[in-house]
Amino acid sequence: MKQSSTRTHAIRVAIELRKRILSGEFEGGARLFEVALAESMHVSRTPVREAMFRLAEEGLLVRGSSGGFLVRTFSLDDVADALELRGVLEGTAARLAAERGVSARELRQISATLEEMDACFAISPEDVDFDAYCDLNARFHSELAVLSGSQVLEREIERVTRLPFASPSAFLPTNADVPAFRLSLGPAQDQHREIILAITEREGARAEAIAREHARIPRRNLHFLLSERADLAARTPELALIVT
Amino acid sequence: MKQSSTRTHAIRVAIELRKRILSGEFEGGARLFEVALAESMHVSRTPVREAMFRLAEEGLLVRGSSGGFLVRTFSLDDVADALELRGVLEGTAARLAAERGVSARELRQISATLEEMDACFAISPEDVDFDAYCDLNARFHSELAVLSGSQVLEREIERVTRLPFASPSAFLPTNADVPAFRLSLGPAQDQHREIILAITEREGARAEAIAREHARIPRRNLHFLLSERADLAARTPELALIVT
DNA sequence: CGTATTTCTTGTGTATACACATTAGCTTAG
DNA sequence: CTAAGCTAATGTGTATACACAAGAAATACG
Repeated sequence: MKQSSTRTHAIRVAIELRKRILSGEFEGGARLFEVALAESMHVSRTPVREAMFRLAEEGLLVRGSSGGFLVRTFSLDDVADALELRGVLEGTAARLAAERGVSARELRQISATLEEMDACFAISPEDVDFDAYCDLNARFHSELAVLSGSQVLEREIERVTRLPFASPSAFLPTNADVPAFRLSLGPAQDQHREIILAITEREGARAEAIAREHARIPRRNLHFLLSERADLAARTPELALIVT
Repeated sequence: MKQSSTRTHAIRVAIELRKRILSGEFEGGARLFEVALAESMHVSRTPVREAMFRLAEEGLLVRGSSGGFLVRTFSLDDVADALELRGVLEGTAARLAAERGVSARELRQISATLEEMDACFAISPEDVDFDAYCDLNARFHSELAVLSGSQVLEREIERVTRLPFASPSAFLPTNADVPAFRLSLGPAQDQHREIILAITEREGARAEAIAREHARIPRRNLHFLLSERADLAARTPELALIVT
Protein backbone atom coordinates (compact mmCIF):
# COMPACT_ATOMS: atom_id res chain seq x y z
CA MET A 1 0.00 0.00 0.00
CA LYS A 2 1.44 3.32 -1.03
CA GLN A 3 0.88 6.27 1.24
CA SER A 4 0.64 9.26 -1.03
CA SER A 5 1.28 12.66 0.50
CA THR A 6 0.04 11.85 3.99
CA ARG A 7 1.28 9.70 6.78
CA THR A 8 -1.58 7.30 7.20
CA HIS A 9 -4.63 6.20 5.31
CA ALA A 10 -6.79 7.21 8.25
CA ILE A 11 -5.68 10.84 7.98
CA ARG A 12 -6.22 10.92 4.25
CA VAL A 13 -9.67 9.39 4.60
CA ALA A 14 -10.51 11.88 7.35
CA ILE A 15 -9.52 14.78 5.11
CA GLU A 16 -11.43 13.42 2.15
CA LEU A 17 -14.48 12.61 4.22
CA ARG A 18 -14.44 16.04 5.84
CA LYS A 19 -14.37 17.64 2.44
CA ARG A 20 -17.28 15.53 1.30
CA ILE A 21 -19.34 16.32 4.38
CA LEU A 22 -18.65 20.04 4.22
CA SER A 23 -19.58 20.07 0.56
CA GLY A 24 -23.01 18.89 1.58
CA GLU A 25 -22.69 15.56 -0.20
CA PHE A 26 -24.56 13.88 2.64
CA GLU A 27 -27.91 14.84 4.08
CA GLY A 28 -27.82 16.13 7.62
CA GLY A 29 -28.42 13.18 9.93
CA ALA A 30 -27.42 10.70 7.24
CA ARG A 31 -25.75 7.57 8.46
CA LEU A 32 -22.27 6.85 7.16
CA PHE A 33 -21.66 3.24 6.22
CA GLU A 34 -18.17 1.99 6.80
CA VAL A 35 -18.15 -0.58 4.01
CA ALA A 36 -19.43 1.82 1.36
CA LEU A 37 -16.93 4.50 2.29
CA ALA A 38 -14.11 2.00 2.51
CA GLU A 39 -14.81 0.79 -0.98
CA SER A 40 -15.19 4.27 -2.44
CA MET A 41 -11.83 5.24 -0.96
CA HIS A 42 -10.09 1.97 -1.75
CA VAL A 43 -9.07 1.17 1.79
CA SER A 44 -10.32 -1.25 4.41
CA ARG A 45 -12.84 -0.44 7.09
CA THR A 46 -10.17 0.10 9.74
CA PRO A 47 -8.84 3.50 8.59
CA VAL A 48 -12.38 4.60 7.73
CA ARG A 49 -13.39 3.83 11.26
CA GLU A 50 -10.50 5.83 12.65
CA ALA A 51 -11.33 8.73 10.36
CA MET A 52 -14.89 8.75 11.65
CA PHE A 53 -13.66 8.86 15.23
CA ARG A 54 -11.55 11.86 14.33
CA LEU A 55 -14.43 13.67 12.67
CA ALA A 56 -16.63 12.91 15.64
CA GLU A 57 -13.98 14.54 17.80
CA GLU A 58 -14.17 17.54 15.48
CA GLY A 59 -17.91 17.70 15.91
CA LEU A 60 -18.85 16.89 12.32
CA LEU A 61 -20.23 13.46 13.18
CA VAL A 62 -22.26 12.14 16.07
CA ARG A 63 -22.64 8.60 17.26
CA GLY A 64 -25.88 6.89 16.35
CA SER A 65 -28.02 5.28 19.00
CA SER A 66 -27.21 1.81 17.79
CA GLY A 67 -23.61 2.24 16.80
CA GLY A 68 -22.18 3.87 13.74
CA PHE A 69 -21.92 7.55 12.94
CA LEU A 70 -24.36 10.13 11.61
CA VAL A 71 -23.62 13.42 9.92
CA ARG A 72 -24.29 16.09 12.51
CA THR A 73 -27.09 18.44 11.68
CA PHE A 74 -26.71 22.15 12.24
CA SER A 75 -29.58 24.60 12.32
CA LEU A 76 -29.25 28.31 11.63
CA ASP A 77 -29.59 28.82 15.37
CA ASP A 78 -26.61 26.55 15.87
CA VAL A 79 -24.59 28.70 13.50
CA ALA A 80 -25.51 31.85 15.40
CA ASP A 81 -24.76 30.16 18.73
CA ALA A 82 -21.41 28.87 17.52
CA LEU A 83 -20.46 32.39 16.47
CA GLU A 84 -21.67 33.74 19.80
CA LEU A 85 -19.54 31.09 21.49
CA ARG A 86 -16.47 32.05 19.51
CA GLY A 87 -17.07 35.68 20.49
CA VAL A 88 -17.27 34.73 24.15
CA LEU A 89 -14.12 32.61 23.99
CA GLU A 90 -12.08 35.13 22.04
CA GLY A 91 -13.37 37.82 24.38
CA THR A 92 -12.05 35.78 27.27
CA ALA A 93 -8.73 35.34 25.50
CA ALA A 94 -8.46 39.08 25.01
CA ARG A 95 -9.40 39.79 28.62
CA LEU A 96 -6.91 37.27 30.00
CA ALA A 97 -4.21 38.68 27.75
CA ALA A 98 -4.92 42.14 29.13
CA GLU A 99 -5.11 40.99 32.75
CA ARG A 100 -2.06 38.76 32.67
CA GLY A 101 0.01 40.86 30.32
CA VAL A 102 1.75 39.86 27.14
CA SER A 103 5.41 39.86 26.19
CA ALA A 104 6.84 42.52 23.90
CA ARG A 105 7.75 39.85 21.38
CA GLU A 106 4.20 38.48 21.16
CA LEU A 107 2.88 42.01 20.81
CA ARG A 108 5.29 42.79 18.00
CA GLN A 109 4.32 39.65 16.18
CA ILE A 110 0.56 40.21 16.23
CA SER A 111 1.08 43.88 15.37
CA ALA A 112 3.05 42.79 12.32
CA THR A 113 0.09 40.61 11.32
CA LEU A 114 -2.17 43.64 11.66
CA GLU A 115 0.05 45.65 9.35
CA GLU A 116 0.10 42.88 6.79
CA MET A 117 -3.68 42.89 6.87
CA ASP A 118 -3.71 46.63 6.31
CA ALA A 119 -1.58 46.08 3.26
CA CYS A 120 -4.27 43.86 1.76
CA PHE A 121 -6.57 46.77 1.05
CA ALA A 122 -4.13 49.61 1.19
CA ILE A 123 -3.11 49.25 -2.43
CA SER A 124 -6.50 50.15 -3.80
CA PRO A 125 -9.70 50.62 -1.83
CA GLU A 126 -11.62 48.91 -4.61
CA ASP A 127 -9.43 45.89 -5.16
CA VAL A 128 -8.89 43.91 -1.95
CA ASP A 129 -6.81 40.75 -1.79
CA PHE A 130 -9.40 38.60 -0.04
CA ASP A 131 -7.52 35.34 -0.01
CA ALA A 132 -4.52 36.90 1.67
CA TYR A 133 -6.79 38.77 4.05
CA CYS A 134 -8.59 35.59 5.08
CA ASP A 135 -5.32 33.81 5.79
CA LEU A 136 -4.02 36.71 7.81
CA ASN A 137 -7.33 37.04 9.61
CA ALA A 138 -7.13 33.40 10.67
CA ARG A 139 -3.55 34.01 11.80
CA PHE A 140 -4.56 37.07 13.82
CA HIS A 141 -7.29 35.20 15.63
CA SER A 142 -4.99 32.28 16.29
CA GLU A 143 -2.32 34.61 17.68
CA LEU A 144 -4.93 36.29 19.85
CA ALA A 145 -5.77 32.93 21.39
CA VAL A 146 -2.09 32.41 22.15
CA LEU A 147 -1.90 35.82 23.82
CA SER A 148 -4.31 34.59 26.47
CA GLY A 149 -1.51 32.52 27.92
CA SER A 150 -3.98 29.72 28.52
CA GLN A 151 -3.45 26.51 26.61
CA VAL A 152 -6.83 25.23 27.76
CA LEU A 153 -8.55 28.24 26.24
CA GLU A 154 -6.39 28.13 23.13
CA ARG A 155 -7.40 24.55 22.58
CA GLU A 156 -11.11 25.24 22.94
CA ILE A 157 -10.97 28.22 20.60
CA GLU A 158 -9.21 26.05 18.06
CA ARG A 159 -12.00 23.49 18.48
CA VAL A 160 -14.90 25.87 17.98
CA THR A 161 -13.12 27.55 15.11
CA ARG A 162 -12.79 24.30 13.23
CA LEU A 163 -16.47 24.36 12.30
CA PRO A 164 -16.39 26.20 8.99
CA PHE A 165 -19.30 28.50 9.76
CA ALA A 166 -17.72 29.53 13.06
CA SER A 167 -14.26 30.22 11.70
CA PRO A 168 -12.91 33.77 11.88
CA SER A 169 -13.31 34.18 8.14
CA ALA A 170 -16.80 32.74 7.99
CA PHE A 171 -19.19 34.57 5.69
CA LEU A 172 -16.52 36.73 4.22
CA PRO A 173 -16.99 36.86 0.47
CA THR A 174 -14.26 35.00 -1.35
CA ASN A 175 -15.60 36.63 -4.47
CA ALA A 176 -15.73 40.28 -3.62
CA ASP A 177 -18.96 41.01 -5.41
CA VAL A 178 -20.98 42.23 -2.47
CA PRO A 179 -20.25 45.85 -1.59
CA ALA A 180 -21.96 45.57 1.79
CA PHE A 181 -19.48 42.90 2.79
CA ARG A 182 -16.52 44.86 1.58
CA LEU A 183 -17.63 47.71 3.79
CA SER A 184 -17.56 45.48 6.86
CA LEU A 185 -13.86 44.83 6.44
CA GLY A 186 -12.87 48.31 7.52
CA PRO A 187 -14.67 48.26 10.89
CA ALA A 188 -13.49 44.69 11.43
CA GLN A 189 -9.87 45.67 11.02
CA ASP A 190 -10.52 48.64 13.31
CA GLN A 191 -11.75 46.27 15.97
CA HIS A 192 -8.67 44.10 15.55
CA ARG A 193 -6.50 47.12 16.24
CA GLU A 194 -8.52 48.28 19.21
CA ILE A 195 -8.46 44.83 20.78
CA ILE A 196 -4.67 44.81 20.71
CA LEU A 197 -4.59 48.39 21.98
CA ALA A 198 -6.86 47.50 24.88
CA ILE A 199 -4.67 44.51 25.71
CA THR A 200 -1.61 46.72 25.66
CA GLU A 201 -3.25 49.18 28.00
CA ARG A 202 -4.36 46.34 30.28
CA GLU A 203 -8.00 47.21 29.74
CA GLY A 204 -9.44 43.72 30.13
CA ALA A 205 -13.12 44.58 30.10
CA ARG A 206 -12.80 46.68 26.95
CA ALA A 207 -10.73 44.07 25.15
CA GLU A 208 -13.34 41.45 25.97
CA ALA A 209 -16.24 43.62 24.88
CA ILE A 210 -14.70 44.47 21.52
CA ALA A 211 -13.72 40.88 20.78
CA ARG A 212 -17.26 39.78 21.54
CA GLU A 213 -18.75 42.44 19.37
CA HIS A 214 -16.27 41.55 16.64
CA ALA A 215 -17.81 38.09 16.35
CA ARG A 216 -21.17 39.65 15.54
CA ILE A 217 -19.97 40.73 12.12
CA PRO A 218 -20.27 37.29 10.51
CA ARG A 219 -23.68 37.01 12.09
CA ARG A 220 -24.71 40.23 10.47
CA ASN A 221 -23.31 39.08 7.15
CA LEU A 222 -25.19 35.81 7.49
CA HIS A 223 -28.41 37.63 8.19
CA PHE A 224 -27.87 39.88 5.21
CA LEU A 225 -27.14 36.88 3.03
CA LEU A 226 -30.34 35.16 4.06
CA SER A 227 -32.68 38.12 3.88
CA GLU A 228 -31.35 40.06 0.92
CA ARG A 229 -29.26 37.72 -1.18
CA ALA A 230 -30.81 34.29 -1.00
CA ASP A 231 -29.22 33.60 -4.36
CA LEU A 232 -25.75 33.90 -2.86
CA ALA A 233 -26.71 32.00 0.27
CA ALA A 234 -27.44 28.92 -1.79
CA ARG A 235 -23.87 28.95 -3.04
CA THR A 236 -22.16 29.74 0.24
CA PRO A 237 -20.01 26.73 1.20
CA GLU A 238 -20.32 27.35 4.93
CA LEU A 239 -24.07 26.82 4.66
CA ALA A 240 -23.88 23.53 2.80
CA LEU A 241 -24.49 21.42 5.85
CA ILE A 242 -27.10 23.63 7.46
CA VAL A 243 -30.55 22.15 7.56
CA THR A 244 -33.31 24.70 7.85
CA MET B 1 -17.36 -13.17 24.18
CA LYS B 2 -19.70 -12.17 26.96
CA GLN B 3 -20.58 -8.51 27.30
CA SER B 4 -21.14 -7.94 30.97
CA SER B 5 -23.19 -4.92 31.92
CA THR B 6 -22.19 -2.74 28.96
CA ARG B 7 -22.97 -2.82 25.29
CA THR B 8 -19.50 -3.11 23.84
CA HIS B 9 -16.02 -3.97 24.95
CA ALA B 10 -14.80 -0.59 23.75
CA ILE B 11 -17.11 1.25 26.14
CA ARG B 12 -16.12 -0.93 29.03
CA VAL B 13 -12.44 -0.48 28.28
CA ALA B 14 -12.93 3.28 27.98
CA ILE B 15 -14.59 3.38 31.39
CA GLU B 16 -11.93 1.24 32.99
CA LEU B 17 -9.10 3.14 31.35
CA ARG B 18 -10.61 6.49 32.37
CA LYS B 19 -10.77 5.30 35.93
CA ARG B 20 -7.17 4.20 35.82
CA ILE B 21 -5.98 7.47 34.32
CA LEU B 22 -7.94 9.60 36.78
CA SER B 23 -6.59 7.57 39.65
CA GLY B 24 -3.14 8.68 38.62
CA GLU B 25 -1.98 5.19 37.72
CA PHE B 26 -0.03 6.57 34.78
CA GLU B 27 2.52 9.35 34.81
CA GLY B 28 1.47 12.47 32.99
CA GLY B 29 2.75 12.24 29.43
CA ALA B 30 3.12 8.48 29.67
CA ARG B 31 2.53 6.59 26.49
CA LEU B 32 -0.24 4.02 26.53
CA PHE B 33 0.64 0.78 24.78
CA GLU B 34 -2.20 -0.93 23.04
CA VAL B 35 -0.91 -4.45 23.44
CA ALA B 36 -0.22 -4.15 27.14
CA LEU B 37 -3.64 -2.65 27.85
CA ALA B 38 -5.37 -5.18 25.65
CA GLU B 39 -3.79 -8.03 27.59
CA SER B 40 -4.51 -6.51 30.97
CA MET B 41 -8.16 -6.10 30.04
CA HIS B 42 -8.48 -9.43 28.25
CA VAL B 43 -9.61 -8.02 24.93
CA SER B 44 -7.95 -7.47 21.60
CA ARG B 45 -6.29 -4.28 20.47
CA THR B 46 -9.31 -3.14 18.48
CA PRO B 47 -11.60 -2.10 21.34
CA VAL B 48 -8.63 -0.67 23.22
CA ARG B 49 -7.91 1.51 20.22
CA GLU B 50 -11.49 2.68 20.09
CA ALA B 51 -11.47 3.43 23.81
CA MET B 52 -8.38 5.55 23.36
CA PHE B 53 -10.06 7.53 20.59
CA ARG B 54 -12.95 8.18 22.92
CA LEU B 55 -10.71 9.34 25.74
CA ALA B 56 -8.82 11.57 23.33
CA GLU B 57 -12.16 13.12 22.43
CA GLU B 58 -12.75 13.67 26.14
CA GLY B 59 -9.42 15.40 26.45
CA LEU B 60 -7.76 12.86 28.71
CA LEU B 61 -5.36 11.61 26.04
CA VAL B 62 -3.43 13.35 23.32
CA ARG B 63 -1.97 11.89 20.15
CA GLY B 64 1.76 11.34 20.20
CA SER B 65 3.94 12.77 17.47
CA SER B 66 4.64 9.36 15.98
CA GLY B 67 1.31 7.70 16.52
CA GLY B 68 -0.19 6.28 19.66
CA PHE B 69 -1.63 8.12 22.61
CA LEU B 70 -0.13 9.85 25.62
CA VAL B 71 -1.77 10.68 28.93
CA ARG B 72 -2.46 14.40 28.82
CA THR B 73 -0.60 16.43 31.37
CA PHE B 74 -2.35 19.12 33.31
CA SER B 75 -0.57 21.84 35.25
CA LEU B 76 -2.10 23.75 38.14
CA ASP B 77 -2.49 26.66 35.74
CA ASP B 78 -4.51 24.40 33.46
CA VAL B 79 -6.80 23.57 36.36
CA ALA B 80 -7.33 27.25 37.11
CA ASP B 81 -7.90 28.00 33.43
CA ALA B 82 -10.36 25.17 33.02
CA LEU B 83 -12.34 26.50 35.97
CA GLU B 84 -12.17 30.01 34.53
CA LEU B 85 -13.42 28.60 31.25
CA ARG B 86 -16.33 26.86 32.94
CA GLY B 87 -17.21 30.11 34.64
CA VAL B 88 -17.20 31.94 31.33
CA LEU B 89 -19.32 29.30 29.62
CA GLU B 90 -21.83 29.00 32.44
CA GLY B 91 -21.92 32.76 32.63
CA THR B 92 -22.83 32.82 28.96
CA ALA B 93 -25.49 30.19 29.53
CA ALA B 94 -27.00 32.30 32.30
CA ARG B 95 -26.89 35.45 30.20
CA LEU B 96 -28.48 33.78 27.18
CA ALA B 97 -31.17 32.29 29.41
CA ALA B 98 -31.94 35.77 30.73
CA GLU B 99 -31.84 37.41 27.31
CA ARG B 100 -33.87 34.78 25.49
CA GLY B 101 -36.21 33.94 28.32
CA VAL B 102 -37.00 30.58 29.81
CA SER B 103 -40.24 28.65 30.02
CA ALA B 104 -42.22 28.42 33.26
CA ARG B 105 -41.75 24.67 33.26
CA GLU B 106 -37.94 24.87 33.03
CA LEU B 107 -37.94 27.49 35.76
CA ARG B 108 -40.05 25.32 38.04
CA GLN B 109 -37.78 22.37 37.49
CA ILE B 110 -34.51 24.12 38.35
CA SER B 111 -36.18 25.83 41.30
CA ALA B 112 -37.18 22.42 42.57
CA THR B 113 -33.54 21.36 42.32
CA LEU B 114 -32.57 24.41 44.35
CA GLU B 115 -35.03 23.46 47.09
CA GLU B 116 -33.74 19.93 47.19
CA MET B 117 -30.25 21.33 47.64
CA ASP B 118 -31.47 23.47 50.52
CA ALA B 119 -32.85 20.36 52.14
CA CYS B 120 -29.35 18.84 52.18
CA PHE B 121 -28.15 21.17 54.91
CA ALA B 122 -31.44 22.29 56.30
CA ILE B 123 -31.76 19.35 58.65
CA SER B 124 -28.78 20.27 60.74
CA PRO B 125 -26.25 23.01 60.02
CA GLU B 126 -23.49 20.69 61.22
CA ASP B 127 -24.39 17.55 59.37
CA VAL B 128 -24.59 18.12 55.61
CA ASP B 129 -25.41 15.37 53.15
CA PHE B 130 -22.49 15.98 50.81
CA ASP B 131 -23.07 13.15 48.40
CA ALA B 132 -26.62 14.22 47.74
CA TYR B 133 -25.53 17.83 47.50
CA CYS B 134 -22.86 17.01 44.91
CA ASP B 135 -25.35 15.13 42.78
CA LEU B 136 -27.89 17.92 42.98
CA ASN B 137 -25.18 20.48 42.31
CA ALA B 138 -24.23 18.66 39.13
CA ARG B 139 -27.90 18.55 38.18
CA PHE B 140 -28.33 22.26 38.80
CA HIS B 141 -25.40 23.16 36.61
CA SER B 142 -26.59 20.82 33.91
CA GLU B 143 -30.07 22.34 34.02
CA LEU B 144 -28.57 25.81 33.84
CA ALA B 145 -26.80 24.85 30.63
CA VAL B 146 -30.12 23.69 29.21
CA LEU B 147 -31.75 27.00 30.16
CA SER B 148 -29.45 28.75 27.71
CA GLY B 149 -31.51 27.32 24.90
CA SER B 150 -28.31 26.71 22.97
CA GLN B 151 -27.38 23.13 22.22
CA VAL B 152 -23.97 24.21 21.00
CA LEU B 153 -23.24 25.85 24.33
CA GLU B 154 -24.78 22.99 26.27
CA ARG B 155 -22.49 20.58 24.48
CA GLU B 156 -19.35 22.60 25.17
CA ILE B 157 -20.21 23.03 28.84
CA GLU B 158 -20.72 19.30 29.07
CA ARG B 159 -17.30 18.84 27.50
CA VAL B 160 -15.39 21.13 29.82
CA THR B 161 -17.23 19.75 32.81
CA ARG B 162 -16.10 16.24 32.05
CA LEU B 163 -12.61 16.99 33.28
CA PRO B 164 -12.88 16.04 36.95
CA PHE B 165 -11.09 19.11 38.27
CA ALA B 166 -13.39 21.39 36.25
CA SER B 167 -16.65 19.75 37.26
CA PRO B 168 -19.17 21.76 39.25
CA SER B 169 -18.44 19.73 42.34
CA ALA B 170 -14.68 19.92 42.01
CA PHE B 171 -12.81 20.48 45.25
CA LEU B 172 -15.85 20.05 47.39
CA PRO B 173 -14.92 17.91 50.34
CA THR B 174 -16.49 14.48 50.09
CA ASN B 175 -15.39 14.00 53.64
CA ALA B 176 -16.74 17.00 55.41
CA ASP B 177 -13.77 17.47 57.69
CA VAL B 178 -12.76 20.93 56.57
CA PRO B 179 -14.83 23.67 58.20
CA ALA B 180 -13.61 26.29 55.70
CA PHE B 181 -15.10 24.26 52.87
CA ARG B 182 -18.36 23.75 54.65
CA LEU B 183 -18.66 27.49 55.03
CA SER B 184 -18.35 27.97 51.27
CA LEU B 185 -21.49 25.95 50.64
CA GLY B 186 -23.79 28.63 51.98
CA PRO B 187 -22.57 31.42 49.68
CA ALA B 188 -22.46 28.97 46.78
CA GLN B 189 -26.12 28.10 47.23
CA ASP B 190 -26.86 31.78 47.54
CA GLN B 191 -25.25 32.37 44.16
CA HIS B 192 -27.29 29.55 42.67
CA ARG B 193 -30.45 31.25 43.81
CA GLU B 194 -29.40 34.69 42.63
CA ILE B 195 -28.45 33.37 39.19
CA ILE B 196 -31.93 31.98 38.73
CA LEU B 197 -33.46 35.16 40.10
CA ALA B 198 -31.46 37.29 37.67
CA ILE B 199 -32.52 35.03 34.80
CA THR B 200 -36.15 35.40 35.86
CA GLU B 201 -35.80 39.16 35.93
CA ARG B 202 -34.09 39.12 32.53
CA GLU B 203 -30.97 40.66 34.00
CA GLY B 204 -28.46 39.08 31.64
CA ALA B 205 -25.34 40.95 32.74
CA ARG B 206 -25.96 40.18 36.40
CA ALA B 207 -26.70 36.53 35.75
CA GLU B 208 -23.47 36.23 33.79
CA ALA B 209 -21.41 38.00 36.42
CA ILE B 210 -22.66 35.84 39.28
CA ALA B 211 -22.19 32.60 37.35
CA ARG B 212 -18.63 33.61 36.56
CA GLU B 213 -17.90 34.51 40.13
CA HIS B 214 -19.49 31.27 41.25
CA ALA B 215 -16.80 29.30 39.42
CA ARG B 216 -14.14 31.03 41.48
CA ILE B 217 -15.16 29.09 44.58
CA PRO B 218 -13.45 25.83 43.59
CA ARG B 219 -10.40 27.90 42.68
CA ARG B 220 -10.37 29.36 46.17
CA ASN B 221 -10.81 25.92 47.67
CA LEU B 222 -7.94 24.62 45.55
CA HIS B 223 -5.70 27.44 46.67
CA PHE B 224 -6.60 26.82 50.28
CA LEU B 225 -5.91 23.13 49.84
CA LEU B 226 -2.47 23.77 48.40
CA SER B 227 -1.34 26.48 50.79
CA GLU B 228 -2.86 25.37 54.07
CA ARG B 229 -3.68 21.71 53.84
CA ALA B 230 -1.05 20.07 51.67
CA ASP B 231 -1.83 16.85 53.51
CA LEU B 232 -5.33 16.81 52.09
CA ALA B 233 -4.20 17.91 48.64
CA ALA B 234 -2.14 14.76 48.29
CA ARG B 235 -5.27 12.70 48.75
CA THR B 236 -7.59 14.75 46.57
CA PRO B 237 -8.63 12.60 43.61
CA GLU B 238 -9.10 15.56 41.26
CA LEU B 239 -5.41 16.35 41.64
CA ALA B 240 -4.16 12.86 40.85
CA LEU B 241 -3.25 13.66 37.28
CA ILE B 242 -1.85 17.12 37.91
CA VAL B 243 1.86 17.43 37.36
CA THR B 244 3.47 20.33 39.16
C1' DC C 1 -56.86 -8.39 6.21
C1' DG C 2 -53.99 -7.31 10.06
C1' DT C 3 -50.61 -8.73 13.27
C1' DA C 4 -47.03 -11.39 15.06
C1' DT C 5 -43.17 -14.32 14.42
C1' DT C 6 -39.44 -15.97 11.94
C1' DT C 7 -35.83 -15.63 8.77
C1' DC C 8 -32.63 -13.25 6.15
C1' DT C 9 -29.95 -9.40 5.16
C1' DT C 10 -27.00 -5.88 6.34
C1' DG C 11 -23.67 -3.40 9.11
C1' DT C 12 -21.03 -2.91 13.06
C1' DG C 13 -17.99 -5.10 16.89
C1' DT C 14 -14.02 -7.81 17.61
C1' DA C 15 -10.03 -10.77 16.94
C1' DT C 16 -6.01 -11.61 14.51
C1' DA C 17 -2.31 -11.67 11.14
C1' DC C 18 0.79 -9.09 8.65
C1' DA C 19 3.26 -4.88 6.99
C1' DC C 20 5.82 -1.04 8.07
C1' DA C 21 7.80 2.67 10.73
C1' DT C 22 10.35 4.01 14.58
C1' DT C 23 13.71 3.49 17.94
C1' DA C 24 17.14 1.61 20.69
C1' DG C 25 21.15 -0.94 20.95
C1' DC C 26 25.13 -2.72 18.91
C1' DT C 27 28.91 -2.80 15.82
C1' DT C 28 32.29 -0.76 13.08
C1' DA C 29 35.00 2.79 11.19
C1' DG C 30 37.32 7.11 11.88
C1' DC D 1 36.51 7.09 22.40
C1' DT D 2 33.00 9.09 19.53
C1' DA D 3 30.00 9.11 15.84
C1' DA D 4 27.65 7.00 12.18
C1' DG D 5 25.29 3.33 10.29
C1' DC D 6 23.16 -1.08 10.58
C1' DT D 7 20.23 -4.48 12.72
C1' DA D 8 16.83 -6.25 15.65
C1' DA D 9 12.93 -5.54 18.47
C1' DT D 10 8.88 -3.30 19.55
C1' DG D 11 4.53 -1.05 18.54
C1' DT D 12 1.32 0.97 15.58
C1' DG D 13 -1.24 0.94 10.89
C1' DT D 14 -4.02 -1.84 7.98
C1' DA D 15 -6.51 -5.70 5.98
C1' DT D 16 -9.55 -9.29 6.67
C1' DA D 17 -12.46 -12.89 8.61
C1' DC D 18 -15.91 -14.00 11.68
C1' DA D 19 -19.50 -13.15 15.27
C1' DC D 20 -23.44 -10.86 16.53
C1' DA D 21 -27.10 -7.56 16.78
C1' DA D 22 -30.60 -4.76 14.61
C1' DG D 23 -33.77 -4.07 11.14
C1' DA D 24 -36.46 -5.46 7.07
C1' DA D 25 -39.11 -8.50 4.60
C1' DA D 26 -41.82 -12.42 4.16
C1' DT D 27 -44.79 -15.84 5.82
C1' DA D 28 -47.98 -17.92 8.86
C1' DC D 29 -51.65 -17.53 12.00
C1' DG D 30 -55.47 -15.25 14.18
